[in-house]
Amino acid sequence: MRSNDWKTKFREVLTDWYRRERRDLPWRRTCNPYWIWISEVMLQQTRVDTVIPYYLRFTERYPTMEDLAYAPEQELMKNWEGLGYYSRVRNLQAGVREAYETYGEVPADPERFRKLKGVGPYTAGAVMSIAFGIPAPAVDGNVMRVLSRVLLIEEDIAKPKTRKIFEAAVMDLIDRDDPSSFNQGLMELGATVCTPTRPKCLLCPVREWCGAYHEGREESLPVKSKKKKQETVPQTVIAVKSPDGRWLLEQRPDDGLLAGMWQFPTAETGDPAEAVRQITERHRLDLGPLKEAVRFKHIFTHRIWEVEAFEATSSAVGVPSGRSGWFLPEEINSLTLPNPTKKVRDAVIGG
DNA sequence: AACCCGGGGAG
DNA sequence: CTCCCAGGGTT
Repeated sequence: MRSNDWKTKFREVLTDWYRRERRDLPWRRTCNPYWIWISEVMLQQTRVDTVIPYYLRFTERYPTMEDLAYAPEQELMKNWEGLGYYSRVRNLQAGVREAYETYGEVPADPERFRKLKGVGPYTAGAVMSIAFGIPAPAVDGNVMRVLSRVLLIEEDIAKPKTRKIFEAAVMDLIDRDDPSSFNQGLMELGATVCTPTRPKCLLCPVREWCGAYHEGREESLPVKSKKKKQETVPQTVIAVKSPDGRWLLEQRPDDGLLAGMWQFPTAETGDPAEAVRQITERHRLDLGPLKEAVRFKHIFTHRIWEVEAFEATSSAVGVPSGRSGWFLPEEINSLTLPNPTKKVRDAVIGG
């Protein structure tokens, strides 16, 4: 069980385990604070295997803060395309530019770094501890799961204020000689051993000090309330082709869901006839008969799109505006497209 | 505090 | 299907 100085042993065993067993990941081969910052933003709500190719491309394309700070928005979005949460990359660029212009580098100061755009409590703690060895808490979902089990913390981890409890716990436990290995050790443990379901307790280096393991409660922690389920929204897409082989695309509003990204004409209705009315009105078209192209569901965090896509030819080609235009297939690929639009594109044009 | 914002993998 | 994931911004 827990001896009086169990915390000392806990941090020793955890950091030793991490230094020995850690996965070899691209962002663990650098001590460049800016590159580590990029990796932490990409890893927000996104899996390691997904991030790796994006991280490699991004650090090659934007090797210095200056390169990213003044990169063209459209090109930046293109390099983020498919990663999701597109405000992350806009905020990252704003934060990097601010840091570059104010400090000329990533500030090695948690309070200054935390003030930058897109840097929240987690990212601040992660970058400061990993890049500079500053003892700061980096509490993500993994850390809350691991510590809720080790310390038998029963607060609802879905509630915002619960994070502070875990930050205090981390500051009580953290290895001040190696905050980087301590924080990453907690996260690595959560990712590979102390998993949400069926944790591998027999492989766990710290099970000796784990309250949940001793009480056989590892499967019932952490406590997490359910969020309400998403609403379903019908989307009727009409991929409109002109007689000379161009396709009509429209740009989404600059705010909100999939801000600024391009799509085939879309109406929020499950009724094709209503969609035709809205889209012909919006783009001044004269549509031929609809041909069913593809039907699928697209899941967002708080919404589900039920997409039904058709293909049609228009004899009238309307007036292109700043937010819509007629594009050849190869031109479409240079626009920033959300995944649902890519699916429709592949169905009507071919991947 | 509640809500918004993507996408992919596991079971 | 459901749940989860190296979260932050806005209101």
